[in-house]
Amino acid sequence: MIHLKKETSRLEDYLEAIYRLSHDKGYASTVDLSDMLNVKPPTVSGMVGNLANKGYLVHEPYRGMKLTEKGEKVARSVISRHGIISEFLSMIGVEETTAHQDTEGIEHYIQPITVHKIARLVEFLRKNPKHLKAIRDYIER
Amino acid sequence: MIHLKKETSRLEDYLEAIYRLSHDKGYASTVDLSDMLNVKPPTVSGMVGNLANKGYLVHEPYRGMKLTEKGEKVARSVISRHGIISEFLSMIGVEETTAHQDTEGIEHYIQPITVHKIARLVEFLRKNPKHLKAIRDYIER
DNA sequence: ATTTAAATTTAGGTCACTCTAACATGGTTT
DNA sequence: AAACCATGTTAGAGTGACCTAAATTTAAAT
Repeated sequence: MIHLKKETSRLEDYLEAIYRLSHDKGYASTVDLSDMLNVKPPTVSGMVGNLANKGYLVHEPYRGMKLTEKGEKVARSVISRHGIISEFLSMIGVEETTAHQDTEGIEHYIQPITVHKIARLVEFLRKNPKHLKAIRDYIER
Repeated sequence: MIHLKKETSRLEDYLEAIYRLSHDKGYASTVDLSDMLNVKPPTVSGMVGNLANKGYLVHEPYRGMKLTEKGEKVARSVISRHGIISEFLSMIGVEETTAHQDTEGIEHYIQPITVHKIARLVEFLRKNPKHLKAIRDYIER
């Protein structure tokens, strides 16, 4: 039985961070990642090596790293999930920083089909502000 | 700085399973837990010892185990979260087994305040079937 | 061109959770 | 009562993700 290697949630976190940093400031340094993910630099070195082995990025030690197509694809998927969940939580009135933490926590554990349903829900509520208002009023009452 | 020991998500899983088994069939055996949590019996032994050390249950080797007040409290909280998330996913049309898996995945990573908002949302939709129907129609369209 | 400082990697260790193999216990059967 | 078998535990090892301390490499400053 074929078994596709699934990236762990932690590796997804690294890919997401690398993607964001690369797009925001052109590159991702070890220290940047260390700060963003709240781990020490040696941990980043290790994980980056790991991701490189698995083909998610190329890494020239002391020089820099770059996501491969494969890595970018995973990162984009994680970021998309992130945005959807985050917007949903915001809609139901979860405060910014809480929403942020919870999104980080759960974004790796929801299957695509579920994300899709939540995306549709969010879409519906965006298009139907009256429904959204009714919901929000009830929640906050 | 005081730092309250937080149980890991895995320990929460064990507490939840023990609680359910105890209530469903009067007791929780090592093998029951092993089956329910998809781990081998020795792993259960270890974790149960761990939970006992931390005061979540009392364990008489070869005889049985029983949650303490502390353990019951955590278990009830996890189970409550579980029910809320599960009902929410079901409402937005996530199919049974998917919902089940996703719930297990995320239930440990959502803060109480967020759970509360979702609970209110679920409550609202239960009380307002027309809203629920509008949402479901849109999602499934 | 050296020295210094910052960034990065290597080396070695810890912790939580898992496994297999081997052993212990206690209820059931003859 | 002895042997048997299911259940449970101990021993020992492995993995992923983390850490600190000690190199190493690169870039900057004198």
